[in-house]
Amino acid sequence: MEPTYDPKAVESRWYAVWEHAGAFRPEVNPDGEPYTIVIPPPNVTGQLHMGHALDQSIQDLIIRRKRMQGFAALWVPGSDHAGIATQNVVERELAAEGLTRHDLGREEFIERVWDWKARLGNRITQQIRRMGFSPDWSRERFTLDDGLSAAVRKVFVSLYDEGIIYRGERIINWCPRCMTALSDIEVEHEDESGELVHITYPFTDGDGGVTVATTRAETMLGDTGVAVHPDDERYRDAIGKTVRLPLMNRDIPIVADDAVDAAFGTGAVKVTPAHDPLDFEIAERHGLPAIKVLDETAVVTEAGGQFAGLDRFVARKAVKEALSEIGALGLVEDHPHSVGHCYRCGTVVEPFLSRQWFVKVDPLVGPSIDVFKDGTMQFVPKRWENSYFHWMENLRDWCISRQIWWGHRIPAWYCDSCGETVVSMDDPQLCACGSEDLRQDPDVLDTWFSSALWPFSTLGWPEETEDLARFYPNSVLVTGYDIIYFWVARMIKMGIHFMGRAPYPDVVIHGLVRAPDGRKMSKSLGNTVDPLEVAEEYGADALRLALIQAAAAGHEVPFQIEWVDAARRFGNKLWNAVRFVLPHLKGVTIPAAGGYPTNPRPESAWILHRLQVVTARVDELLDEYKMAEAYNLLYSFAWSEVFDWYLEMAKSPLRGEDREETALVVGIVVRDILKLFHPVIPYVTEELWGELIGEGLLITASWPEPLAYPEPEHMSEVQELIVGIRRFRAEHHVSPKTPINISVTSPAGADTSWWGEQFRALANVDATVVAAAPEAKGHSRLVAGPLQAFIPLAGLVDVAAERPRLEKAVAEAQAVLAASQRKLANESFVAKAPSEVVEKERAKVAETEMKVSKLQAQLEELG
RNA sequence: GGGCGCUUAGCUCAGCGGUAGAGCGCCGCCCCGACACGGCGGAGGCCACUGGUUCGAACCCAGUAGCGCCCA
Repeated sequence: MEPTYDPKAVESRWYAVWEHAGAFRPEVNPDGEPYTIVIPPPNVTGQLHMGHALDQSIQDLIIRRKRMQGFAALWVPGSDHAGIATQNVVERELAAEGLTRHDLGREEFIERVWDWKARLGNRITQQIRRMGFSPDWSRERFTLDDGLSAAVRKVFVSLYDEGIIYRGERIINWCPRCMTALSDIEVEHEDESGELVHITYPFTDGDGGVTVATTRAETMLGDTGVAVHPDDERYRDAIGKTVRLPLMNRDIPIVADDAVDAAFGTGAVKVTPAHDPLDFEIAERHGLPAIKVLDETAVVTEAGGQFAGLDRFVARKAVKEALSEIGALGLVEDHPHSVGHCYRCGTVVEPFLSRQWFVKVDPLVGPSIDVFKDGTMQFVPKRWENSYFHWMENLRDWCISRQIWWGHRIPAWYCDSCGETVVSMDDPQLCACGSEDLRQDPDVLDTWFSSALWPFSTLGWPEETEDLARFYPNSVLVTGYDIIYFWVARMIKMGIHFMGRAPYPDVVIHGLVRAPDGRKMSKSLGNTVDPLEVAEEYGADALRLALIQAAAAGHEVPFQIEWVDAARRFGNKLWNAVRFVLPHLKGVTIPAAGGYPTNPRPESAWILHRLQVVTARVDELLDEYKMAEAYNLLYSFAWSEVFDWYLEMAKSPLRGEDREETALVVGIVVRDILKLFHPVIPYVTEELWGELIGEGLLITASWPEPLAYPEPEHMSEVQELIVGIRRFRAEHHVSPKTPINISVTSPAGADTSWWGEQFRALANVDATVVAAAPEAKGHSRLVAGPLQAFIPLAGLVDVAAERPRLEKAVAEAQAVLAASQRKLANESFVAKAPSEVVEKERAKVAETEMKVSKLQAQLEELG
C-alpha cells in the first residue's frame, strides 16, 4: 500500500464490481424484509448539482446501511421528462438552425427530443454512478416509459370518470414566452417597484365619476365593470349606475361585491374578467362579459382598439399617455408589489382566461392531512407539517394541461360532429354518435402529474407486479423542502387515492446546499460549485462525507470546500490505519463479522466497550435520520479514540508475546469502522476491506453488532495523567525524548498490569506504581481522580518554574469547587433537583476538594 | 399582511434544561518504524438584546433588534 491514499485510482475501480455482483439489487438479500426508496427523479435535461449530491448521499447512506442490515433494500432510480425545460432546450437547439418546432411538426419534433435524450439524457445517470450511489439500475424508470405512461393514462381516465379531473374555462397563469399554462406553484413571486395608477371613469348619466386604481393600466381596455364593497358609504349611490370606459367608450356597470377590499386604493376596482382571477370571479357573480385584450404572446388584441398590436408593457405606457391626454389619469404613485414570473424562464406571467384541464383538489386533501394527524406519516423535522397543512388547506384546483408537445398527451378526444368529449384508456376510433371526426386534445400533462405517481408507477402499477406488492408503500422519501408542494404533497394525494395507502411513512426533509457566499447556488449568479469537479479533485467519498457531516436536520448547508478537504484527509487517515494494521496480522485472520474476543486486555476491552457504545448510539441516531450527528460522532470516535489512543496503545502489545490477541482486536475494530463508514464513503472502505479482509465485498457485508464489554477501571484517569505528562513536557520544554521516572499511586485492588507499558509507550516515562504518595519533596504532582503521578523535578526543570502551573491549577480547581458548593448550598437545588444530579454534585465537591488539597500540599512542598 | 427559520470561538456551523463543541484558521514543539493529507500540547465564547418560568436556561416562554425563506 502507498503511504498516501489516492482516491482517483480507487474510485474508478469499484462501481463496476458492485454492479456486476448484483449488489444494488434487493435480490442480494432474497429473504430480507423489503426496504424501499424512490429517487426524486432529476430532469433528463439536468446535470448533477450539489442539491442532488446531498439528497442522494443521504439516500445512499440509508440504503447501503439497510442492505448491510440484511433488508431487501431497493433504491429505484430514474428521471423525469421535464416537459417545459426539455422542450425549451431542444427548441433552443432548433433556433440555432433557424427552425421552430412548428417547422418540424409535432411528430418530428418529438422524435428530435427523443434523439436528444438518447444523446445526452444519460449524462446525469453517469454522474450518479460516478458519485458511487447504489440504486438498482435494472429497475431504472423514466416518466415517459410505456409503463409509466400507462399509469398516467389510467390515473387520468379514472379521475375523469370520478369527476375529479375536469375541463373548464378559468383564469390560469400563462407564460407568454413558453406559450403554455402553468400551475399556481410554477409561478414565482418577486417584489418589484411599480406604479399605482388612478383612472377616473365618468358616469354616463351626469357629472362626476368613479376613480379606480390599478398597477396594470393596459388591462383597462378589457374592463367590463367596476366593483365596490357593498358596505362602502362612499359608493352607496354609485351602485347600479354605469360609467363610460375611457378610450374604449364602453358603458359598464358598477356592481357591489364582498370581494372588494375597500381599504385598497380608492376602494373601487376595475373589473377585467379575462385577465385577473379575482375579477373573473366577480364577473361570474354579476354576469359581466369577459373581453380578451391580450393574446397568447401578451400583445394587445383587436379588442384593444387603437392599441392593438402593442406589447403589454408598451401598451401600458401608451394607455397611460392616452388617458393623460383626455384628462382621465389621476394620481400616479409608486407602488412596490409582487409580480409573478415563470419558474422556467423568468418571464412575467399573465393571468389569462383559458380553457384548461384541472384536478379538483377538495376530494384529495382531507385524507392527505389525516395521515399526518393519525401518525401514519411524519415529516422529519416535524415542523414542515405546518406549512404542508397550510398549503393543503388553501389549495386551488390544479391546472394540469400544458400547451407543449413533450409529455403525456391528454387522452381526451373531441367530436367535431356532436361536440362530445371522449376520455378513454384506448384511443377511440368512433364517437358514440357514430362520427369519425375525433380530434385528440393537442395538450400534454404537467410533468408533476406523472411524478406524483412515481412511488407506485415505478414499481409496475397499474399492473399487479411482484415488485408493487413487495415494495409499496416505500419506506422513506428524502428530498429538499423546495419541492414539498410540487411533488411530495401530490404523491401523497395520488398514493392514498390509487393505492389506498400513503406512499411512505417518513418524509425526510433536508436543506438546500448554498454557495460559499451563503446565497443560493444559481447559474445566473455564477456561484455554483460542480460536485463532479469536486469529486475529481477530492474524491466522491470526501464530498459525500462532507455533505453528510454538514447536513444537520433540515437546515441550509453552506458549501465549504474546507470540509471536503477535511473529509478527504479522513480517507487518508483510514487508509493509513489499515496500512498500520496489515503487517501485524501474520497468523491472524480477521473474520468478516463477529470474532469479538472473550477475555481481552484492558486496552482492548476499553476500545471494544467504546465501539459497542458508539455503534449503538450511531444506530439510534441513524434510525432517527440524524445523519450528521451520527457521522460526526463516528468521525471523532474513529479519529480521536481509535486512531489517536487505541492504535497507539496497541503498539506495545503488538510487539509483545501475546501480539496475536491484540492484533485481532485492532483488526476487528478497524473492520467495524470500515463497515460503519461504508454507507457514506463506499469507495475507500471497499478498497480497504479488500486489503484487510480480502474476502467478499464490503457492500454486502453485515452491519456491525459489537459485543458489550464492561469498561475497564481507570482508563480515563490514566489517559488524563498521560496528557498531563505531555503538557508538563511542553510547558517546561522537556523534550518528549528525555526519559523521566515517575511514581503513580494506585487505589487498592486496581488492575495496574498494563500501566507501566502504556506510560512508557505514550509518555516516555518509567512509571513505578506505588500505594501511597512518596515522602520526598521536589516533584510535580498530577491529579486524576484517585490517581496521582509524581514527576521528580530535580535535573529536569527549575523547581520555581513549576509554581505558576500549580497556582493556575489550584485556581481552576477552586473555581470549580466554589461553583459546586454554591449549588449545594442552595436548599431548593438539593430539594428539587433529581437525586442523581445532586449526588453527582456532591461527588464532584469531594473529588475537587481532594484535588485542591493535593495541589496545595504540593505548592507548600515547593517552598 | 400571514407563517417559518436564523443570530454560539477569527470563519462556517453543531448542540437545544444539569460544568460550552466540531472543521478550518491561529500559537508552540515534533519528520516518534500507519499517516507532515500527520503527531503532541495550547490560546480563543457575558451562546444577539430585554424580561419571565425553573433549584438550575445557549437550550423553555414573551418581547426587541437584525438577517433569511415561504405563502398571500
